[in-house]
Amino acid sequence: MNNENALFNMRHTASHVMSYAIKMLRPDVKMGVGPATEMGFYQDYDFGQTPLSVDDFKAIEKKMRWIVNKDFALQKREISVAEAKELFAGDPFKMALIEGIEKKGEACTLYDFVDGEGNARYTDLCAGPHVASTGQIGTFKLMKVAGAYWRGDENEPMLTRVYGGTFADADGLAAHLHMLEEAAKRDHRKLGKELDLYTTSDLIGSGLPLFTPRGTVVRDAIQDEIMKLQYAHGYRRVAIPHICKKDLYETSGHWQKYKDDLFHVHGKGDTEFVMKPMNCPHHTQIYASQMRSYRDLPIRYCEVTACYRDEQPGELLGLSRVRALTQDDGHVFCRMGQIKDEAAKIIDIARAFHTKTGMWAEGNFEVYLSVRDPEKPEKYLGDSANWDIAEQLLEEVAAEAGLKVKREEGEAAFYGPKLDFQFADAIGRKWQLTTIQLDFVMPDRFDLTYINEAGEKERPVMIHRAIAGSLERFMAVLIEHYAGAFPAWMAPVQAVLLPVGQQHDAFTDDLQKQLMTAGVRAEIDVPTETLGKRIRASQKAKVPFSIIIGDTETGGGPLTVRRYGAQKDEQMTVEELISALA
RNA sequence: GCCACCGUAGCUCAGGGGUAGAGCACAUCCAUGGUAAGGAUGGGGUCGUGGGUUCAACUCCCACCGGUGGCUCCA
Repeated sequence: MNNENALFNMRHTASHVMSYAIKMLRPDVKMGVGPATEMGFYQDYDFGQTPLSVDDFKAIEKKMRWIVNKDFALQKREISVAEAKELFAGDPFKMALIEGIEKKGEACTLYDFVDGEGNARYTDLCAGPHVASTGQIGTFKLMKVAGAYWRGDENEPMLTRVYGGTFADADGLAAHLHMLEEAAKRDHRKLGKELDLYTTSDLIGSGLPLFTPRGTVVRDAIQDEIMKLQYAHGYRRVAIPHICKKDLYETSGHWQKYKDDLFHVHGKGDTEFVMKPMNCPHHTQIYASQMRSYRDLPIRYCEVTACYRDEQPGELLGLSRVRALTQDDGHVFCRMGQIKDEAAKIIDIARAFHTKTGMWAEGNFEVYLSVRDPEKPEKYLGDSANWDIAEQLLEEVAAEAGLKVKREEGEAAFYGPKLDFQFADAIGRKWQLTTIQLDFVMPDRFDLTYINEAGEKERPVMIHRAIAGSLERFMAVLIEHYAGAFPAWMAPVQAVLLPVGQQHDAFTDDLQKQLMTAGVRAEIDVPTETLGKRIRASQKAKVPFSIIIGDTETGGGPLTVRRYGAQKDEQMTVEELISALA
């Protein structure tokens, strides 16, 4: 048995130890399932009328330690389905599991916790495997309770899921708790407040973040970078209103499926409007406003614009899941033969952008090619031959860009294949940021055409693409990636000027003007507090450069500069400082 | 939406059936200071909202609003 299996068994056994402990404290509890997880284990329970809370953990852990110290042996035995049904008659979830075993025609296995005298103290239905005795489960800790549906189905009853962690020893537990603490320190919701990047208001509503001046600098820096790269690749900016008639989505085919997730708007008349949840249908209407020639293609539109989706409150999360999200959206209308070039351009933009933001250089991303499910070709709309070509082209273009791609069969949207880039944040959560999606359907729905070389109408292919995804979510990822200490080019404040005393104010004002003229975001922290306190404040605000101005500097010496997090100062001229910030 | 927990000053939090506290932040004054918290004084809260129980509710109960964690792992 290898280490991984041993660990798995240890965790699985721990879930049974917890169940025995909970059974002692709450004899009426009904049991759901309880597997091992990456960090430990969980077990689902039905506590009936008296719910369990984290306040009960102490008592449960105490019982668990008693069970561990008794070092009960785990003994496996096999019984018939009939015997099992009799034994677990009072527990509807166990009965459901036993019926499942019966259908598969297998025998039931039990595990007994056996004491020194050979008596079974606790018995549970379980396929195993387990460690030999309860003394071997290592260091454990109950972590949290959560709701979970029986069999993961929201139509089934809600059970209480108790999570625990198991570790080889106390050091392992301490390391895990430390990791959680570190992740919590980087949480963008905490840093967003501490660094004054965004806020929310009960009067405005949940999932509707407000960006402060500091946060807006970061947003604009991201947006400007994307726009600069896109412009160089032939994209042109468009602007559209944020509401439209529902007719647009009836034509696109989104209405039936998404109307409950939209914000509906009513004006004076009977016309029904909605807040736009996406931009592609709008962009098709710009394309459709003129007769297009094959010579005009590809046509590339882009914009950074807000979309509105009525997410369920429980789905909202800081900046990561919001109800008003700002997309860096873009659409390309092109011919089949141009797909490869266009996809290559988008990959170029994504590579340049994510290299600059530091996400790409870290190499912490994966690329997925979502293609049709070969078993169910009827699920997909559009010409099958075009699908074959497009899937092939995307695969080629990714390979030529040097990307390692994971092929995901059956993950394509019904309207076309796609290439997704997933980046991992500080605590390992994966976020899809860049996406390239081909669409054979929407051009059809909106009857988009161009005139080909022979003077005939032809249907363009549409490419939907985003580089950062949504600015909100991307900011959340960046805040956590940098733990709030942004690189200078996107830092809300790039330099804080700290005059030692009031006699240095005039020099400091001049320096600020000089820096601001050079495009540096420089602020002055006036000497109403001690220098030590002001340095502390600038470091806590994670400002890239703190510049100390005293007699030495006003007397003609170089600037004294402390970089964020540095222990020592550097000497640099104004010009050197400006170029360090460029 | 569902389950659990939480909601007290701008922020982080303590408290508890008899109408409230700390630290930070803020303001004023003193200190004019050279590298991660100088000192003193002061302002600031219908204890999320609405209802109920009670002589009395910020505290207990209910509903609502908001926040956090979870709702993929199959005996």
